[in-house]
Amino acid sequence: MNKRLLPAVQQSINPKKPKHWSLSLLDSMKDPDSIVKSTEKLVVIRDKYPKAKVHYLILPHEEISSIYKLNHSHVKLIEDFGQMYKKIQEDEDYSLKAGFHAIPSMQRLHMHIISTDMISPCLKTKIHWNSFTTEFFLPYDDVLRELKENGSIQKMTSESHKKLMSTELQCNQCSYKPKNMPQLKEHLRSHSI
DNA sequence: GTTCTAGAAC
DNA sequence: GTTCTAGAAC
Repeated sequence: MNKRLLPAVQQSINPKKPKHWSLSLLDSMKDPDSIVKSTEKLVVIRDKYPKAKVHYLILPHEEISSIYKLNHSHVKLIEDFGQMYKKIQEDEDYSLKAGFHAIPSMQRLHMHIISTDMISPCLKTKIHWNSFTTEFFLPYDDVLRELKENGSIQKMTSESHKKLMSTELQCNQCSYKPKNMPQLKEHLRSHSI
């Protein structure tokens, strides 16, 4: 069996299959199974690989690829993100935080709404952890403030990115410093009892 | 972003 | 020998 033939076969069966993984949020935005809430300007979807008990994404219908494409004209849109975040929190029992990844992997601007327990089988790597628990995670309020003050978001350097991703593991709820990911995940369970 | 897996770490 | 991490993916 020639495995090189398989992608072509899959493509012909499903022509709408995205060309690249980084575009897959665009499909999720249209998938009724993923959509939690939808308004004229925004869509809320469940993250396909949640990193906590609650993990949603808020995205605009407008074709904005990332926070680095934002300008002063988008202040109202980002304020709408905040209103939606507020509504979601009102409906949830878990305490949620909202923010953007400094260097996102997926196209289409998206804000993470994630509970602080960080208990999920999809949370596997140090990069996952540091993406939500270090300064790589840009809190909603900070992004809105920067956009209002500067009319744009300052790009994080790749040096800062590298440094933050290699930050030693540190519990987000206490001073515990686990040796590895399995130890961290075991520890997190003790906070949720 | 995930999956897979070689080889480092234990 | 097993667990765990980190880099390639054509």
